[in-house]
Amino acid sequence: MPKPVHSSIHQQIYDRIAYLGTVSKAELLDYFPLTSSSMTRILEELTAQQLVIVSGLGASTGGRKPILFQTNPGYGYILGLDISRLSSSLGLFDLHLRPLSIVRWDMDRSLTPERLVELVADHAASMLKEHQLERRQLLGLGIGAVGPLDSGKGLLLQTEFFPSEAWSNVPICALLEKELQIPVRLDNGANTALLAEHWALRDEACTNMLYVHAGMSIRSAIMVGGQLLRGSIDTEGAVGQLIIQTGGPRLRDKGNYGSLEAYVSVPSLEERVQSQLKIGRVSLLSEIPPESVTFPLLVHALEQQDPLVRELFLETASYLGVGLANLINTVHPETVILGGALIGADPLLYETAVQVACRNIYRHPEYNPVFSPGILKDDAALTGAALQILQGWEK
Amino acid sequence: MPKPVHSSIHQQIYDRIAYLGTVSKAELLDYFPLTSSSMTRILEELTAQQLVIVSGLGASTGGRKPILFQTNPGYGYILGLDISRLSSSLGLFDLHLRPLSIVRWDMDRSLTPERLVELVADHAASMLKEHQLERRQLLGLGIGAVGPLDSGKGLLLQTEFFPSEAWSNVPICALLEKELQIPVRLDNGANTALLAEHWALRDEACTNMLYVHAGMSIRSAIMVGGQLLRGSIDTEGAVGQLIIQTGGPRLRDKGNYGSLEAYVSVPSLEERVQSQLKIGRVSLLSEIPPESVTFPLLVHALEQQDPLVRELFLETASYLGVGLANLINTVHPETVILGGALIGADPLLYETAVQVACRNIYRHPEYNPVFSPGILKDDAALTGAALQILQGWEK
DNA sequence: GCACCTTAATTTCATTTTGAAATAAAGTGA
DNA sequence: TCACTTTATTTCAAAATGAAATTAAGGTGC
Repeated sequence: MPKPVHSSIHQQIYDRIAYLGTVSKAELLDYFPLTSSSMTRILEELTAQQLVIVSGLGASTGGRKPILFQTNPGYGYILGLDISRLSSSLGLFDLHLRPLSIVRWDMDRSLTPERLVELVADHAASMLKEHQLERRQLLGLGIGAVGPLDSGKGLLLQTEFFPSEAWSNVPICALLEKELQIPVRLDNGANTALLAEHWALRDEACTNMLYVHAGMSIRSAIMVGGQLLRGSIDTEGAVGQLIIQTGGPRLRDKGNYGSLEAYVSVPSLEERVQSQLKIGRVSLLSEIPPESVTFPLLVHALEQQDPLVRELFLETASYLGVGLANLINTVHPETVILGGALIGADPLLYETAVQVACRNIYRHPEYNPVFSPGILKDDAALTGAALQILQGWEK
Repeated sequence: MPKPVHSSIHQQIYDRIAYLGTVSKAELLDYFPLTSSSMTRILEELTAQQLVIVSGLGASTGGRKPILFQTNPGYGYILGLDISRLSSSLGLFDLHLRPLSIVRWDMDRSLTPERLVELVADHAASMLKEHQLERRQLLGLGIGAVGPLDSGKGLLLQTEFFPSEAWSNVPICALLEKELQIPVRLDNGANTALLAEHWALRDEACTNMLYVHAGMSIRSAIMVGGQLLRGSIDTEGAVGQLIIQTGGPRLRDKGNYGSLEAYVSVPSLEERVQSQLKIGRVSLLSEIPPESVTFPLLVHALEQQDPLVRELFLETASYLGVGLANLINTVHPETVILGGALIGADPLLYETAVQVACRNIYRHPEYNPVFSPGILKDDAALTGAALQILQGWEK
């Protein structure tokens, strides 16, 4: 029994309107134990503050037309920051979470945290200028970053992707708060992506979701009962350590034996293709020195219908399906969002992963999860980063 | 974003007092956004209703001694019912969840649901009589049952353990409500056991828990953020379908290939011992026809230090450790409760499972889960069954 | 066009709930 | 004893709430 968190009824109603998009007073009453007189008063207050605006009249269902409310998209603005390995991006969003501007840049190995903060500040400043907004209209900055990290303390822990002293235990929230003078929140990119996809889905019935992104590594996030599953540590990367083949190989002599990432990740795929080439398997890539065979070449070979590459891509997708089945059998989500370069290269890969997953799901007459590649695709993590602020800011 | 559930502040405060056991007004104020004047009023009301009683004065920490409150254990009584395969039990509890009486009986294959209801009613009546309680003092009956089931609808779905028409889609809640005229709630036994262990632990810091019971089958339950993880279906049995050996064997030609239950369950262990005996492995059991080798004999052989049996028991424990690691890497619980006949037969089994699990946990400097065999042991599911009522009943 | 039904929104007002601040109670420690 | 701490209670004005009546604005059938 954790300490309960209390947010004011105004806050809750605002959040509900934001989630529903456009909603009538009567509809809102379904969600709160209030009388219509109280709801009238609260909506008057929210409207007076300009937090909420009237957006017109809805269709009649046999009586008076309902007045429709929505949150005021221009009440304030939010920055979203997606920190990834190869590239990062910053987006400026209104309160309907529509992007006004998005800028991406490569993550150079020589980039220091201080330089990143400057970069963000510069981009933020020009975005504000572009849209003729003032700094005080910014409500906050949300970050979705590659782990490991400590979202509570706002720290990026030492990461294998920026393997330097400079990137060890970076208090990224504090740095950006100091620079921008606005609240900053941090979470891992898988969580923010899931959050955003859930938001974009706008499906009341979907409160349990699974998000899996298979690329350089496997990242995943889980939503249970409408809340992100947060164990006692940040969990984004742990999914790669799930064992799907007891006693199997490990990836680059690290991690668990027979782990998911040893079968489903870009480096693993590269390694497996290379070793097949070394033992003389025929392929379009046979001309190339095995050690030069990298992922972009593999994608190209796949497009050329190379049988060896195709076989190993499909094998990867199958193993991903096994991992998915395990996660699904643990949390039983209504919706599973699947993305990443490893299965994005060809529709068949996505289908294979889904098929294998489905084949191994615990049979239950009333259980039929929906698989989807997501709505927001590459902008999911960025949008979700901003969403953290929308949901957390004190209204 | 699920529909929020609203419970009155009185209810919440009662539940908090119940969980904390003994608590001062000042301490309670930490948990609720109330002023002390409001707390005074609410506690007065709860005390006037006899729901809460004053239990004395606490120690001074430099000032006035706090008045300590606790819930009134005699305000009402609760029945807990644990429906399992081999035996079931009924317990009568006070509101401190102390058992006044517990009765167990074997689950005969010929038992019908109707007969079970009668049995429960009879036992309940004699328990009430024994403690000179009246029927109206009963607040409800909570059930923890073997799955699959539908806790929302109060149904026991068709189960492999009672494989008859009579046990298909039994509306157990409705039947017992009609018979006993009190509210009845249903959940799977793993969930109720976890709930009870969490309650018994009384550790504020432990809001993420994993419960795994390895016996005839594997059952598990997960708590996240202080709430039971409930996917879109009841999940107790699905853990057995987790794949730990892609392409591995299945159990009795059913379920997933390489599933956890194919490696970690009584039938699987029996099968593996039998097949080793058939190929001539030496063992104390070599005298016995392989097909007659059943679990009780195995436990006996283990106690006799039989090498073959010992080896296969340990192998089973290792595989369990792999399954545990997968679950732990998914939810990162602070506490892992481990039980069941498969690892209860010898302390070494428990230790092996824990060791293998620990070896495969995602490394994180701040993560160190605690493993425990639980506090309540065999009474966990029963106690948790009653706990459902304690937490759910309208105060 | 007009009665009549439905749904939605507002108003009114007595009641309940709440928070802020002052006060009292009961202890510790020097 | 006195100063200080922690806990508990009281008081009262302000805020929030619910119930019920009322108003608004649309449908539908004749």
